[in-house]
Amino acid sequence: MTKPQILIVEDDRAISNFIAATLDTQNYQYQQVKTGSSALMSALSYRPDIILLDLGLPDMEGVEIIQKIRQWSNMPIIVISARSDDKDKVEALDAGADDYLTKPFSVDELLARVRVALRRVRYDSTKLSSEASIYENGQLCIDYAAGCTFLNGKEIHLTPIEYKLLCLMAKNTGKVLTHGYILNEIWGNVGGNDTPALRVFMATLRKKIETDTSSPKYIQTHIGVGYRMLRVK
Amino acid sequence: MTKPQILIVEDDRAISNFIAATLDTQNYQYQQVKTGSSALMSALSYRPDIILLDLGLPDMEGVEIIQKIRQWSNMPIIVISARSDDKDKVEALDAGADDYLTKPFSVDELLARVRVALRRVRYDSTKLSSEASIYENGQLCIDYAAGCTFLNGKEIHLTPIEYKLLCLMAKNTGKVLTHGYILNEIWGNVGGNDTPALRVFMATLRKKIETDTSSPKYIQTHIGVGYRMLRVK
DNA sequence: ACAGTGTATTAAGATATTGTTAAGATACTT
DNA sequence: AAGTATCTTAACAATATCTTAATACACTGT
Repeated sequence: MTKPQILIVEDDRAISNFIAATLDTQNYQYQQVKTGSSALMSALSYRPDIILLDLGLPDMEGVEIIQKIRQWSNMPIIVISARSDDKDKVEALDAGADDYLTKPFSVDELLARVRVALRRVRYDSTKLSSEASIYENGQLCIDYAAGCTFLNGKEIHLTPIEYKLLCLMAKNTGKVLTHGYILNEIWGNVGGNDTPALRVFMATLRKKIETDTSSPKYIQTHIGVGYRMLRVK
Repeated sequence: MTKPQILIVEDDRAISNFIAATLDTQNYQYQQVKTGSSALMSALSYRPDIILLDLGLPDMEGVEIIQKIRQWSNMPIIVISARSDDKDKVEALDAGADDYLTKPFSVDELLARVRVALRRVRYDSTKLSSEASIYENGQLCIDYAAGCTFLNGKEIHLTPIEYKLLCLMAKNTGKVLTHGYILNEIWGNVGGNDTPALRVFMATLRKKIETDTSSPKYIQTHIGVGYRMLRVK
């Protein structure tokens, strides 16, 4: 999976660098800008996954920046501001911000809230049926567009049927899929009731994605019924 | 557009009512619960748009609740907690919470953050409208579509026959079902009069869903006739 | 209190379902 | 055509579930 791209909008050089250093520790990539107008430019050209936005920039009102971006994008915007007044918070959030942190903020909290936003981006991207759709669940990751699967960031090789099976389960995360349904979806079988075959594929698939096949994290079996993909922490 | 549905999870009655009153001013609809287990139940059956979750409930760790819900749903969870420690925040956010407010909180900020979450739900709701058919009775909950059963919000494992039996009783809540009828429905038996077997299954089923098997809340015995599922609480 | 009826519980053996492995068949690539 | 990867099939092992039967319990009426 590609590294998260984050846009830091902050006119105070010290704070900006501090945030940058913090993101460095997580191996995130970022771009730093100091003004509202350059923030809008970068949001457009750099296409970050997240924007960390300081209010109180010299050239533009924070709310204005948020509104401008919201005209064409839903990317997460986390406001970082010295103003702790309710009115400011409400204004920013209602303008379209996703979160609001007041300075001084805790590094850990910032990172946690960044992760929340990233989670959302990842989740959203799976729903836009167009290209670049990615499924992420726990340590497991599927790039539908590229047809690749990753576990713990490392690519794992799946055979065509294994991949189809995994995608089918992934696209129905949380739901129990019956043997019959799965067989239909994968082999297009009409009468063919080849459940044993499904079992061996499930076994080989599990061997590739589960750390402990005897108590699977991802794909759970429902005896007498079928299988279910669970959402994993 | 339908009114937003919000689940308030808070054991302090005063605060719970305060939040409820706040939501009233916005014409939001809500449900109030006081425990972790009822929160899980309501999340399942009430299907709120948002959950407002107090940590520090009497019966369950807040993080545990978040994780359980996240196994099958991405609904926004806003944590409202008295703990302002970084560690608590990070833990909750990483477990899957979307936002974290510390008490005492400002009403305006709460509402603003609720609006943020609602915005997201509205945006998401393009695909997610898969209405599940769900049975709820007291602490018991059946998701027919998924084929899963929950007690106190926690999933419990039922064998195929146990599940069939429970569904049969549930779908006829309030009615007495004779042994013969049940045997027919489950085994399709015509002459087979294997009431002892039914008793065994009823015993194992009760052991799984009743807190006190010697005085069952859910499934009542009618001597000489059969069984009846009662509506609870 | 006693027998008698109906029910609950328990445990062990039988059966069914699922997981695993491996060898042969098929399809693909070079 | 050889070699690799993938699929299919079948046999077996490991579980989970069901059945059965024996025992314990609760209630009823005499």
